[in-house]
Amino acid sequence: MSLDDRKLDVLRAIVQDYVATQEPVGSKALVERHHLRVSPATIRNDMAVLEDEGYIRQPHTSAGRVPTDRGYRLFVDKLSRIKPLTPAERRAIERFLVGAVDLDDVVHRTVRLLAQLTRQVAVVQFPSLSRSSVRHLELVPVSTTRVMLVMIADTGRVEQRLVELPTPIPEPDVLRLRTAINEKLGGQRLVDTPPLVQDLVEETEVGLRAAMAALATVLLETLVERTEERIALAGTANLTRGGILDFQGSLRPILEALEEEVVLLKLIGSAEPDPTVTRVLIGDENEIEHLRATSVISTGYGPGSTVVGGMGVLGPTRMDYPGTIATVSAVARYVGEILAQN
Amino acid sequence: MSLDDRKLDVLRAIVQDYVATQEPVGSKALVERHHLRVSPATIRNDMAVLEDEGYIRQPHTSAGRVPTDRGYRLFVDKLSRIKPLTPAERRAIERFLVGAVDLDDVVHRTVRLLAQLTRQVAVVQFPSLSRSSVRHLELVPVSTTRVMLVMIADTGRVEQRLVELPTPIPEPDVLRLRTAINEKLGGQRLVDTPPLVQDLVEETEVGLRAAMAALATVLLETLVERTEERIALAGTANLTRGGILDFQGSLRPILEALEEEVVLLKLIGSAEPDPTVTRVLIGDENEIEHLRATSVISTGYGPGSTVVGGMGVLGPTRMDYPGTIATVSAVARYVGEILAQN
DNA sequence: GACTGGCACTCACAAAGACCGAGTGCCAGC
DNA sequence: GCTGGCACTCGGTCTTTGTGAGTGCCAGTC
Repeated sequence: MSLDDRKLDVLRAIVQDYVATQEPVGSKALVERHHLRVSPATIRNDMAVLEDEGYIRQPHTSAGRVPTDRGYRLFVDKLSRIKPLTPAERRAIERFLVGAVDLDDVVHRTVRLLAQLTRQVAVVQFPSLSRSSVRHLELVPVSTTRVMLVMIADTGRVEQRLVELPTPIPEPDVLRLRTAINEKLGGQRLVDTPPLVQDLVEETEVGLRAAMAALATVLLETLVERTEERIALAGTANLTRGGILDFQGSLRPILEALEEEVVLLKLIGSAEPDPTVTRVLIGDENEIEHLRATSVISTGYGPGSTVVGGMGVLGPTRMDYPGTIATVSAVARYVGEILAQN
Repeated sequence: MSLDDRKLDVLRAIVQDYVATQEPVGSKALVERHHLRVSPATIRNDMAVLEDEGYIRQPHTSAGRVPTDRGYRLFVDKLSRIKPLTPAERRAIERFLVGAVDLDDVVHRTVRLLAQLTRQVAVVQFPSLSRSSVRHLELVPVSTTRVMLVMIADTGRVEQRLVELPTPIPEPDVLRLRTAINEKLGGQRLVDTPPLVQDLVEETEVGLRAAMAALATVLLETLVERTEERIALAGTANLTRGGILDFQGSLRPILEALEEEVVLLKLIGSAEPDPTVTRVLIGDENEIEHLRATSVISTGYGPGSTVVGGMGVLGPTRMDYPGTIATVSAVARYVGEILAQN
């Protein structure tokens, strides 16, 4: 049985009312608040159908209806239009993000901004090393057998590692190594570097090859293995809004999950190459068991059309999807512009 | 009226029982569980006195007694002995902290360890720049008018900033600037650098002085103003243990306070020069209004007898003070040893 | 004077019952 | 296909009652 237009209207109205009031919504209240031009009895029939189809359910007999995860999904996919941001929100975004002094600052400001605007928990992944490219590599001699390797990515992120050299190397040679490395790797995307690093060792003059090999090992670690994705989090206090009614009783598992970086990365960092797409995961669509009572809205961001990281918000399934989606998308776009300006 | 020994015993017993059971403790239960060799009626008299003196109170008539903040304070100061760690705990600490690859890793492991051992919220301040000294300063040319300034502190912490130069500077000159800066500032404690930076500009040859001035500005920001103390946090999920009974109802203000770095720094980072001292703030002794229902146990840490940062835990006033104090002290000591090994 | 046993009293909490009303499903009629 | 009417359900709220842990006080004992 397919749903006719009025039934869809009813579902939309139920979702909107429930999100707004956080209370099961009944047929009478629906006709009153939305100008559906039929009687409550008719709505009741429609509701019965929607319930059969699994879009809504009754917490108990003699209560109103509540959307199911499936209902929210239909709502998000078909029944809602992305809410344009208010001018006030736009201004808030701009005001918040201008004046960031460096990359870390941008990320911290962004995560707070997101939490504040959406009134949910916000998560922002620091620009991932693996998706950015090398701006510069620097070798800083610390002693005759130790060199500090500093890598600067085009996103502004900096990584440093200490390298033990097998034999002492005079400073001029260190400079030559540096030049060789920069010529080979400068401007390359990190994902593409491993074979180049390999070449690098082979092309090095014999006398310095051992040293270059040592550097290469660390380089590979830094560039690839140690992806070490950092994450910023804000707005956990928003979990307590609306009592503990959301989240079926306990905040515990959610707070625990939020402390696991791996979990967060899975949520917002998954491979989505297109930064203009905003993903929505509703309730049990979520793969992390303890977050089955939450919805996640996430997107990628980065300068131009590339993606260097993810960001998103997490909240109860009962959330304002159109508004939140709009906010997340807009913030991601602004941050992308800021990154592009460097 | 001064308290005789038995009254102190009674207070100690009340604190212990209440911490263990989280329920108001009555006179009868008290005589049964502790071998006080008197009758419940006697204990009741003692309790009445303790209540008059403000060490305990009754949630309501016909309920047992609960320690007040003042009662906990007396308990901590006079009535408890620091619990020695169990061998299992010692082993846990060692196992957790060996294998840390760099400074960030040490801090992250530490904060998790603390949260896990104490079952409270743990906070660790990253080694503060202002209390450490300069190991090396590096200038990396990014373009002809932009230089990346990288500072490496002796704690292993790295800070970087992008500097706009007023005029293009050829690379060899950048190297000379670098040398000059390093000679002047290398090995200096950060607190001592500001006057040196001043000298630096004056001693620079005229042609480069404008560039050096630009660098100096950023240097000062980096070294001093932007102390930007980073903080690691873990174990927020522990706030939900024991229901919401602790924290008089709402986690909200606590979660909010925990997101304010400034607040956290005030809590654990305050000026305590002696790393062997562990501070205990109980309930309303706390200066942050929203944390009046919590206790904070904190200490400084650092290599040897210097302090480069603070760490601590935060929990309900109803907490195991002797055990928690012991754990925090021990962890801080171990971390200090690890830092000293570099 | 310090401790104790006894006793009347208080009061939060739990269980049981009564009530209310929003909301439902169904059906006959338009 | 929609509507008004109606009997029914049942969670939530409010009241009542009972229970028991715990208290304060007092007279008596060591």
